[in-house]
Amino acid sequence: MASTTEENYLKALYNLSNTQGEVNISELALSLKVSMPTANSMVKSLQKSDWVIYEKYKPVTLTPKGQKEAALIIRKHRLTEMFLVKKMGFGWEEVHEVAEQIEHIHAPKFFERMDEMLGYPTMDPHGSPIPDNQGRMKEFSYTPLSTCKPGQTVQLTALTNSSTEFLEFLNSRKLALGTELKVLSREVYDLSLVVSYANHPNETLSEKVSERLLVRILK
Amino acid sequence: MASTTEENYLKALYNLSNTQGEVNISELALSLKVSMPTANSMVKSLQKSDWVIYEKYKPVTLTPKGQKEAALIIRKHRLTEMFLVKKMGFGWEEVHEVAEQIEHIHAPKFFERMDEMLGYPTMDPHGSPIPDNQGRMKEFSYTPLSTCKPGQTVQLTALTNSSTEFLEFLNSRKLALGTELKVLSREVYDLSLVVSYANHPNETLSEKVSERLLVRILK
DNA sequence: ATAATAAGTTAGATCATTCTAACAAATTTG
DNA sequence: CAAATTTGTTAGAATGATCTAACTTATTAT
Repeated sequence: MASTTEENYLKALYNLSNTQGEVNISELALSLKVSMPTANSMVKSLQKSDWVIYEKYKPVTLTPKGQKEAALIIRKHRLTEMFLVKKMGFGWEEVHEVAEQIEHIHAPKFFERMDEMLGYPTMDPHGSPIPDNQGRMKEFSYTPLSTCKPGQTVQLTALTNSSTEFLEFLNSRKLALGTELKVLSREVYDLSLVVSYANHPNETLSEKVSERLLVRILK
Repeated sequence: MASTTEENYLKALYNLSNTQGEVNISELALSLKVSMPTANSMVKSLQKSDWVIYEKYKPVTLTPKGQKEAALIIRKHRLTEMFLVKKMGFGWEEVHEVAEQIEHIHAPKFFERMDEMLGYPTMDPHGSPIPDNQGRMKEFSYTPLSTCKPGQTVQLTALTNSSTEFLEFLNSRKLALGTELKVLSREVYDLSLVVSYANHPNETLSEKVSERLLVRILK
């Protein structure tokens, strides 16, 4: 069984390889806030337990066993976030830290009950997919709002970043998952977008924001 | 901040000193399933952080700081057990292992929400008191059923032991907290008690069982 | 293509938590 | 009370996870 530390390495490797493709020691070290020698030695030890494939000076790859383990930890994280929001009244900006701890709890029934109580959700509160209990994750291909064209109507479905600050920014603009937006115009100078939705007939979103908002195009 | 390991030592010290009075290194080691040298060195280090008072060859005592910390961990444990039983459909015999892990989560709001959702309970599912958020625990003085006399009517209110096996035994006899029992007779030979309750007009409870059942005397 | 920079590795140390072996103190018992 | 037993301590080692310093390999840029 992986230790909590090992679980964090597996999760980081899983997330980084889904966004960056290959994972270098330096990226891993940066993401886990440890030094490169620490990441290096941990990767060697993960290799001994068949969680990763690794050769000196080469990028790190998760084995199928490592991928499944990582996905199941992410499953626990996302189920927990959903439970905190839907069943315990937390805001979507408050759940990450708690879920980060609860994801390491070893108690299958605890997470099965959460899943059941939530009606087997496929998304977490930030629109990220919840892997199934075999560690399989549906890949959705959402469009970043930043690539949408004026005139399009879209629905906010997920985020590429779920930092507290970003979520609080979205709260302040009353932007929640499910919100329907109409793209009014794009400013050529800074690529900011002007959108309208609900009681916000004219809201400007910077490029930084609009590329972190993933949408489904309605028309 | 205490590590998970340290928290477990504090909890063990708290529980042992409430049942045995003074706590020896050997009792502590036994209770935590570690060797005596391990317990010894940990106690020395707990002393450095002002969690305990300790002198060579003397019993260990929690400082007020240590007592409060321990009580707050026990609070998290018992709130969790109650939450699992009342809000997530667990049986009282299944909650200990999970709570043992969740008690180490650092997330005040998580436990505050549990407390609120449960209506600020003062007892866990086994009748043990839940310390308040300042670490104060109400001491109840319940009577062991084993000391009751034939003719008395009592209500089962708590247990001195909450092992899975004992809880499953109670389940099998449909003995739950709140059950009203009438003591019919005591067998002088083995000190077993014959009791009646609900649909059980004639149930024999061994001394081992009856001394673990804490009751409130009704008449 | 060589020099500069970035990335990765090795060596060696530290800290927390644990162990066993050996010894010492305290307690119990004949 | 002295011997036997139990309890507690010290010493020394192991493991996991981390670090810094020094060195090596790989990549980038002039």
